[in-house]
Formats: sequence, structure tokens, C-alpha cells
Amino acid sequence: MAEAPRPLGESVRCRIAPAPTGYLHVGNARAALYNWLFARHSGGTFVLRIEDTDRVRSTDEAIGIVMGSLRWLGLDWDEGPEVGGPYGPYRQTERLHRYTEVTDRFLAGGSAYACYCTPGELEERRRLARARGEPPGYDGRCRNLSEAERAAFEAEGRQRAVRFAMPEEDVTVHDLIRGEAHFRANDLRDFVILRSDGTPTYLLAAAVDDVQMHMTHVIRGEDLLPSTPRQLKIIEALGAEPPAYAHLPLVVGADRQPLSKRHGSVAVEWFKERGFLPEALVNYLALLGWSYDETTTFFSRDELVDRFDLSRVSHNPAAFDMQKLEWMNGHYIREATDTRLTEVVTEALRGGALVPDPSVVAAAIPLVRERMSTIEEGGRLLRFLFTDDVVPDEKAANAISKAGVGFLREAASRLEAVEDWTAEEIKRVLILFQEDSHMSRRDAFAPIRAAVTGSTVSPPLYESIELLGRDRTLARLRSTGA
RNA sequence: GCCCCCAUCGUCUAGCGGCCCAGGAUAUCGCCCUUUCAAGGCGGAGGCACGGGUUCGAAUCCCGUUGGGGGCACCA
Repeated sequence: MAEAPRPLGESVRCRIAPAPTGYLHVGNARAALYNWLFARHSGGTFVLRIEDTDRVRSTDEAIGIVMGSLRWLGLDWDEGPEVGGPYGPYRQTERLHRYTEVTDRFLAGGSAYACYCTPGELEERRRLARARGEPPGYDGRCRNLSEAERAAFEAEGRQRAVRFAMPEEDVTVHDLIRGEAHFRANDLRDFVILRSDGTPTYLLAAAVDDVQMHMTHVIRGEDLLPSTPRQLKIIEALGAEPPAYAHLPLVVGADRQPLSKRHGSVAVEWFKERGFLPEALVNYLALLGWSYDETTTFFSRDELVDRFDLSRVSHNPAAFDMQKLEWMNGHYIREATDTRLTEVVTEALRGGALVPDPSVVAAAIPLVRERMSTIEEGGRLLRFLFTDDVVPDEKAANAISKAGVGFLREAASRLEAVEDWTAEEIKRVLILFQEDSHMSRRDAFAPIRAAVTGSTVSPPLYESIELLGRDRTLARLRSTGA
């Protein structure tokens, strides 16, 4: 039996159920976003559940990082750790007794059975099956053990795991995004639901929790599609109605391989540290596998909530495009307020071991906001203002040596005479100097910029010099190349 | 090997039988602007994987091939 649709009128409940791996993977972040949007769009409930069954790496710290990232993205949960809710606890390690209760019930009712095969034996049999070209799934050896056989295994001191006895029937999964997927009974082998150490596997824990937490929709990665028939059968054995399922296409790297650490950037925390704005990441992620119409690219959070719809989720794996994210981030930076940019850029500079004067940063923001696609980049552009350790890079050094030390000295003398140290006055004097030098503006300013900022790339010259101040500007012009 | 999913510019996508000799965004190239770099403006190049059907008509429907992804664990 395939699952029946949920009764109409029931309010939506969906969830994100990350394993606390120590960071929030962008793929999970996107799944979280889609669930959150779906819940908010329908006025439903968004639940956070931590799937930490038996993992060593499941520490409070790791869970804290995941929650911090979700909050940074603005994905608040209505039920879950720290906020509570009627169906808690929301951490699987605190729900273990529920899984063993269910397992006992299955054991008693014949939906599951004890399996005494050791991991070594299983692996060997899998290998052989594969070699024979047969499906490598469990062969059902312990499914119908006699009392005597069981006693013998027990006497041997063998560990006991519990396996779910899959009904011998085909299963159809109704997916909200993909339609129907059919699975043949023969391909659905019995699987472990309770490990020999008494902890549940994902298949059991997720299914039990989804039922007990009254989830109406399960929106998750496509990698879980093949496990859905198993969960459907567990839920059926539970005597419950299954939720509706929607499997999202996976997020892959530029090489079409699953997005992993090899690609450099998979953790939401990485984007945060690197200077991406949460609204940019949210907007980008929303469009990575979903679209609204032919042309709309920018969506405010409210617009996303208003327009999000599972039927417009794409079916194919989406490659994460860092350049497009950076472009989008630049767009949001250009739209951000001066105060906010001052704050985050100041923070970024501090992170670079500098001691920025926030008022100087504030004055410099208009100079760099169009020149940075990340906050980190803004910090790099303004570095010369907050340290005197400015060593010209290769291109800058070339520009300087081409013009000669005398040229810089002369520029310093001209600037020294500026009475009113404003960009306007500095501009007037520098242009005069450039004209006298019979050089193009480009050629004349290059060495000055190089000496003052240490780079051939910088914010506009006059304003940069104004912000740097007379003394430091003259000092740099006079010491460079000497 | 077996099972499942998928297939439009490099990338993300629009397209759900005629509006498409395929639209947008990004990336890329050129021009303009310009004190560098950006931003911005204008323009260019670039795609329906292939083969069969169905149809008056196919990017759109069906089948196959190829390709990509996922799964087949006492991971989640």
C-alpha cells in the first residue's frame, strides 16, 4: 500500500534534521531554507531535530554551531532545542527509549527479528554476492531462525542486532517534486533498525520521530529517496499515516561531484567568516534548485516566503557557483546601510589583527562598497589605513621604480603645501602636479597610489589620501624606494 | 553488478505541443565611463546529449541509447 495523502486542513509541520557534524553544510542549509520557506509560506510549523544517534562527534558544541548557523541565516525554528515544543525532546540521543519501545513492539508483532550475523560475516557475504552479480543487500539468513538456532547463537555470546522484516511487496513513493518512484520488493532487503549496542539506525529513528512529531511533510535531499520505501514500511508497521515526501536535487561542485570539503567551501560558517551576508546566501541558495519566473533574481525574505512553492523546485542536481554567489553578495553589500557595513568591515579588520578606528572605517565605506564582493575583500582594500606596515607588492614596486624616487619626493612636497587637507584640495594639487609632470593622469597617479597604499589597486586616490592623513601620506611618499 | 532519480548556453535556470531559428542571470569577450580596481551602461559569442517514434506541428509527449547523480552499511 502506498501512503494516502494527509488529510486536508491539517496544518503543515516540517523539519530540518541535521546530524551535528560540527558545521552546517550548505546543502543542508538549503534543505533547511526550503523547509523553513515551506512552513512559513503555509503558516505551518518548522521543527529542528538533531539526529545524533550514537555519533561520537555529537557534542553540545557541534550542535551549537549548527544552531548558530541556522540563526545567522534567519531560519528560526518553532520547535526544537532551546525553544522546546510539545513533541520533545528534539535530540535523538534523548529519545532512545522510544526507539527501543518501538523495536520491542516490532519484535513481538513479527515486524522485526533478531539478527546474529557479525559485521565480518555480513561483509564477506556482501562481497560474495557482489562477485556473483547479485544484489549485495542482506540475505535474510536470520529471518526465520528456529528457537534452537537462536539459543545456540545466544550461547555463543553473539551480539544481537534487530532487523526490520520488509513485507514482500512492491512500494510506490509519491514524491511531491518528482511524482511516483517504484521499488520492487526483491530490491528492498531487511535492514538493521537497532544496532547491537541498542542504538537505533537513521532509518528507524527518523521514521519514528517523524510520526511522533506529527510531521506532515518531509523535505530532504534526493540521496534519501531510496531509503523512503523502508521508512514507509516502518511507518506502516507503526500503524501511522506517513508524511508527504519531497526530495530535493543534490547540490554538487563545479566538477559535478557531491559538494564536499574538497571544493573548499561547504560550511555555512565559512561563508560567514569570509564576509558573506546572510541575505545573499539565502537568496542564492533559494535560487539553487528553485525559481519563481523567467526573470526575477532578487528576492527579499518576505518575497521568498510569499512565492516559494515546491512545484517549482528543479529536478536536477545543481552545481554550486561561487562566482555567482560573490556577485550576489556584492549586490547586497551595495544595498546595505553604511552603519551595517561599518560594523562588519570593522570586525573583519579586527579579525586581520588590525586596530581600526570605526569612524575612519565609516568614512571609507562609500569608497569601497562598490569595490567589494565580500566583506573580507573590503577589509583588504582598507588595510593601508590601519597599518604603516605597507610594503608595495610587485606591480606597485614596478610602478614606483618606473617613476623614480624623485617623482614621489616632489609629489610629497606639493602635498605638503596643501592647506586644507580635503579630497578636493588634494585633487587640485595632484592634478596640477600631474600636468606639470607631462605624464598622463594614469601614469602619474600609479606610483603615488602604489607608495601610499602599497598596491596598484585601491579606493579612489584623493579620498584615500585624505583619510590617511597628511603626516602618514608624506611619510610614505618620502620613505618609499629610499 | 542491481535499483532509483535526472538530462535546455561553462554554471543556475525560464519553457509544461504552435507565442522559441529558445528568454533571464552569472561567468566570458568588446565598447563606453574612468586616477587604479570596481560599480554602471551598451553590444557580442554561447545551449534544447543522441537515435527512433507520436503529431499538421516537439525543447516540450512516448521508447531506446549515452551521460550524470544517488542508493544497495550495525553512516546519516
